[in-house]
Amino acid sequence: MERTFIKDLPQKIGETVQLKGWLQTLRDQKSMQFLILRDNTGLAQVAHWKKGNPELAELISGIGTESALTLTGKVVENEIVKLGGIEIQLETLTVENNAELPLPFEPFAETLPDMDYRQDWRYLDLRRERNRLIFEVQTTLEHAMREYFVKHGFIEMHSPKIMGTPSEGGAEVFHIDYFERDAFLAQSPQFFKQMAQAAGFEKVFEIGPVFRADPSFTSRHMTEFTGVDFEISWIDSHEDVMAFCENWLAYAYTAVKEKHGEQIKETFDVEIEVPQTPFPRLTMSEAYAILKEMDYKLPPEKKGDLDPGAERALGEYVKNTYSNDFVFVTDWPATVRAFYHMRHADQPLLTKSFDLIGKGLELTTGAQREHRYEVLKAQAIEKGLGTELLQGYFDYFRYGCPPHGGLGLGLNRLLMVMLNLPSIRDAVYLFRGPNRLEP
RNA sequence: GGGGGCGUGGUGUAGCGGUUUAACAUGCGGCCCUGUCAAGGCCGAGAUCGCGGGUUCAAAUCCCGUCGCUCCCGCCA
Repeated sequence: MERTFIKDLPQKIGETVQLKGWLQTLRDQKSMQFLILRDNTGLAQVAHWKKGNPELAELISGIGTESALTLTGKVVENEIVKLGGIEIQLETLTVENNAELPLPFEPFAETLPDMDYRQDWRYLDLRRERNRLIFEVQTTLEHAMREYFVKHGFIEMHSPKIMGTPSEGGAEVFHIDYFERDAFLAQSPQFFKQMAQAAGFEKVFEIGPVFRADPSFTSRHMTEFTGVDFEISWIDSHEDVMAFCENWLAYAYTAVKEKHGEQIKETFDVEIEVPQTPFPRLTMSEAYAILKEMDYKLPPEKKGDLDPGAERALGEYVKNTYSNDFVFVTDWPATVRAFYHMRHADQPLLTKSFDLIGKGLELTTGAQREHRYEVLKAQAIEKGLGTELLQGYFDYFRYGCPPHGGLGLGLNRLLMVMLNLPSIRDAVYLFRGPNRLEP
């Protein structure tokens, strides 16, 4: 018999159907048993008259909530039933996998254990519709992003995550044993996507894992997360990168709104709004002027930079002023940016770079890259980086590398912002942090 | 790496110096119940109050240390 989904039961009145799902609740009474079955499309009541099949009744009495069941029964209309006025008169039942009792926690209880404990039993936590929705949204979001890239002639790349030298020379890389030598986990595909520019690919993107050995204990950091990176050639400035970015995000938001807008509203009480393009742009100096006006005081050591509080303040400002959740902050001082960010020809202390802030959270860093061999090398030296380790990277710029730029975006952070999730642990299938390697 | 908060039955909480043989909810077990539906009723099991030390006549309750979790800052996406 073919499987019927619970949402389709109203079309099956009078028929015998097969349902597959989990036991949400068992109400075991003297003469009747009621099983509430859950599949990914809804809940249905299954009724069993004990005297009609005492053996089956005994079997049912022994199954635990959350067990995986296959059952068959006749679909009947019954006004008394509060669950849609429909019930299944049970005929056969197979316990595919019984759930031991008691459960580590009840996924559908009103009060839930804290996040850390739920991580231990993540698969139970993920049975909640709310959590499945997050990953359905992620699927749509990622698919739309990829679709937009492909429509615009991008090549999708999969760069190595194991590297012989740290990708950006930073300290926060993971070391791993690699046969007789040391290796590192990629902090970003930055150098590889730039190599693709030298290769003449012109437009590339990559969606893949990135690793950061930061001992960060916040609601928005992970040691492994999904990075969405792209890089494009023959640009005139970082403006070209921002322009692509905002249209790309608006496209992705549109796809999510169309497919999940209603359910997101119901579940998270969040109205998905496709952001207005172009996004507001603030230069760093404009941002500082606004912060001053808002009376937000940056710590003195943050000179030329923004701290998370300043990002939240700017997020609030653009929401109030432009009704936009997004804002590009541009033209950051070279002192706080990576050596490979290109600087303005007429203002050598400022980079042609930007951050994208969404609802006050840093989502993206991007820039036009420095593609001139000598300038790039000089900037690395100026930052005090060892040029020997970077020589392989510098070599990308020796034989005809076009001007280019791009960005990296945290997919999980975008999900967080999109759905107003309180923690990045909600926006990732399995969290990886300084103290979390399981499951 | 720095700072704050929290750690009580399986889970979520209450209690915050003596009236606590540690309470409540939920879950679990048993019994009862003309079809329940956030089911209901009765009974029961389950906690040396994270761990170690100290103060005190008396500590879940105060102090110190330690571990764990969590949030903020740093770092970033």
